[in-house]
This record gives sequence, C-alpha cells and structure tokens, in this order.
Amino acid sequence: MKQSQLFTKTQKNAPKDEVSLNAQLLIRAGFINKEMAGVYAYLPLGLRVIEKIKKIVREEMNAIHGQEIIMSSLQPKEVWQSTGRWDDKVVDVWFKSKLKNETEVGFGWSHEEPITEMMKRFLSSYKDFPVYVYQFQTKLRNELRAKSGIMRGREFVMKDLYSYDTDEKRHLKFYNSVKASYMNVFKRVGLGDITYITFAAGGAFTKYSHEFQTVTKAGEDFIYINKEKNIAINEEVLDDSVLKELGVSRNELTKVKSAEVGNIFNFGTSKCDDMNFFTTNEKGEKTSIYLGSYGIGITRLMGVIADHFADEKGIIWPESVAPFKVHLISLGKNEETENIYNDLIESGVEVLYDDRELSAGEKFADSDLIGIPLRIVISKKSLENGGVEIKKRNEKESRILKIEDITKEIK
RNA sequence: CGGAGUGUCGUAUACCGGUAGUACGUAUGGUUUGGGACCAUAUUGACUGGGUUCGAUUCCCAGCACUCCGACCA
Repeated sequence: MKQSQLFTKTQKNAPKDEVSLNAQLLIRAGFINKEMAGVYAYLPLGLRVIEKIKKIVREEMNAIHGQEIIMSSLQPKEVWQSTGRWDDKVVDVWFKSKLKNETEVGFGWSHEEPITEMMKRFLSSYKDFPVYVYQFQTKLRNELRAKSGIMRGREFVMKDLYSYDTDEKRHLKFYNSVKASYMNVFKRVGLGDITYITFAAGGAFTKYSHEFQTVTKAGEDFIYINKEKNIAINEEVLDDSVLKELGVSRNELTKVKSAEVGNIFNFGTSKCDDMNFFTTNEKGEKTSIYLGSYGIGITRLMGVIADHFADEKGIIWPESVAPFKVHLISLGKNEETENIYNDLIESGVEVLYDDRELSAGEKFADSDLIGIPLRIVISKKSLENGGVEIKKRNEKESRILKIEDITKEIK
C-alpha cells in the first residue's frame, strides 16, 4: 500500500486524556480512533493487526478441530433466564434494549448461553460429540468504568471457544489441549516468554480456572510467579492451601502486574444441566454434557503487544502481527523505488510504501512510530553506496543491500 | 456504583471579569531534502444550559463528556 493513499495520519502528541501507553501509541500512529470512553474504531493499520492476530488464533483453533461460527449480537432474554444471568444484579454489564413490540433483548456480553441453546438443536446423540465451536465476536459490556485504552473497553473483540462432550476424560483432555493451543498463540504473537498459565478463581464445578496472564505493567491484575517451576497464581486465590496443593512456598514467588489475555473454564456438566441440555448415551439413557469455555481477548491482546513492544519512538511490532512486513521509504525522487515496490508486491510481500514528498526526518519518525519490523530506505545516497539500506525496527544500524537481492533477502 | 479532577482551534498548551495568544497540523507559494528543516500568507477554538455582573471563556449552579483512584471484571 502506498502511504500517500492511507487516509490516517500520525500525530506528535497523544490526546491528554489518553493515559495508557497502548492507546497513546496506537492513536498517534493512526491504528485506532477513540469514539467514546472504552469504545474504539479500528483503522486500516489497526485492522491489519487485528486480522493478523485472528489468523494466528484461527489456525490454532482449527488445529484442535474447532469449527468457526458467528453468533448474533442481539440475544433473547429467555436463554439467559434459564441460568439466572438475565438479572442485572447477577450480571452487571448488560446492555439491554427493546424491540418495537416491547420484547426485551440483550446485547451479547458473552455467548455461552445462546450458543449452548443453539447446540440443543443439533446435538442429540452421544455420536454427535465432541463438538468444538468458536467465533470472533464483538462483545458489548456496560462496564462501570472503562480504562486502560483498548485493554478494557465497553466494546471489544473476543475469540470464544466452547467444547461440548459426553465423555469426561475426553473433555479434560481437550481442556488441556486448549492450554497448549493458547500458549502457541501467545508464543506466535511474541508474548510466550512473559505469559503464564495462572491458577485463578474457579466456577461452580471446579476449584480453579486457568487464566493466561501476560506480565506487563499495563495490566490490571497481580499474580505470583515462579519462573523456574513455571507456576503462576492469581492474587485472588493465593492462600496456604493453594500453596500446599501446588507445592510452592510463598517466598519462592514473585508478585508481578499482569494482563489477562486469555481464560479457560471447565463448567463440568453444570451449565448444560441448568439449561436442560442432555443427550442420549449408548444405552439410550439420558446423559449429561460437559462444557468448557475458552476466551482470548483479541483487541486486548493487541493492546498488550503494543504496550510491551515499544520504545520511546513508537511501536515495534513482532513480525507475526505487524500491519506490514516492510516499510519502504524513498527519500527524494528516484526511479528505483516504484520498481522495487512492484517487485515486492509481486512476490507477495506486504509492504507499506512511503511515497510522500516529505523530509527524511518526518518519514523516519513516522516509520518508527508505526513500527513495521523491516525498513528499507532508498535514496540518492543509498544508491551511490550500491543499493538500498535495510534495517530492522529494533536495530540501530542499517546495512546496504543490492537491489537485486531484496526479494531474496526478505522472502 | 463511591471518591477526586478536567473541559480553550484537529492536537498540545498560555493568558484573562473587558480585543483569546503560541506551537504542531491544515491550505497556498517559495527555499530545502538523511532524523519531525525554513520563510511568507491564510485557516480553525472557550462543552451545553442557567445564574451573578454594565460586561462571563474566566465566578457560581446544573447537565453532559472525559480522566484518575477504589469497587467490579462468568
């Protein structure tokens, strides 16, 4: 893409009411636009990052046999009443409205109940199980207080996966395979080293749930970690019995701030039982269904990445989620750049080409702010030196590369 | 939801009970062209409503919006 055609612009200053680093950088660089408190639009650059993250998550979900769907944002009240979660006193983040005929509807803050209700129609025999379904959905939550930029909004994109099974062992096996799958996701987006599977408060059925907590100062949670033993415990469940169970002592743990980027829940059979969702076993008897629920906050993950991979000049996207692979910058007019741009496009490289007639300083500053991992500069000077200058965003020094070697080097 | 604070061009800021400045941006022209370059000209603003006052952007009240701390976050 040519940068002259990109409608967004960078800005030097962040809005003063935007305190969190992720939102400051993402707004300055033109990835997102704040619509209101806790509500952000995703602009061309931001959307590319979102889609990159989704692609990784989608690949991992498909690898564990997830089937992708999209549920609705408007939800009927009855389906939530069956589990007692329509009540505002039980769930305090509801947005609700009415149809013209006064029928009450809710805006989806979660999809466990609707998706389970839908599954009743399709899953009627033990032979139909297990089933794993997932979606990328915009969740709407009436948070009392939005904060931390895109880390905790009223509208955000989440990947949610649900597993239905009649066999407990197989259910638990899948639960564990999701753990591994999620860690793959966090590794692939560059956060593997600082993301921990964390013991957290459980539901009605299990003692613990597992959260995926990324160690970052931008987080909202506190966890206690032991890197050697690869143990992490959410502050909210830390007590002597937990320590004993996990075989660690308090002085082996370090308290750190973290952001919850994923969360997996084992509901056992309780949720489906509550919703009167049963199936038939081999003997023709009514049998219960195990449910697991697994979430990754896609937009929050983007915020965590932007926050974590940044320096004083801007963002440093990991290649796997960067909006483009190459930032091609021409200084002054020359005939080579257009050709190189076309060559890169032809060989399938995602490239942002800064074809604007601006000073070098401005182009470099924009490039650093936007944070594309690889920068290629073409100028009179570089051509005299034998080609183009190539530099990674996280490196200080550039090196000269012959023009004919560019596509080979990048591929 | 409890507490605190802030609302001035698109963004960041200054001053002020009596004409609202500056920087960046934007537009036009010119000079530049390896780290946000320079010159000239132009452009754009007091959240909304009420009160006090001869006069309010400034003081007071209400509303709205935003931010922060806490609570909350299956």
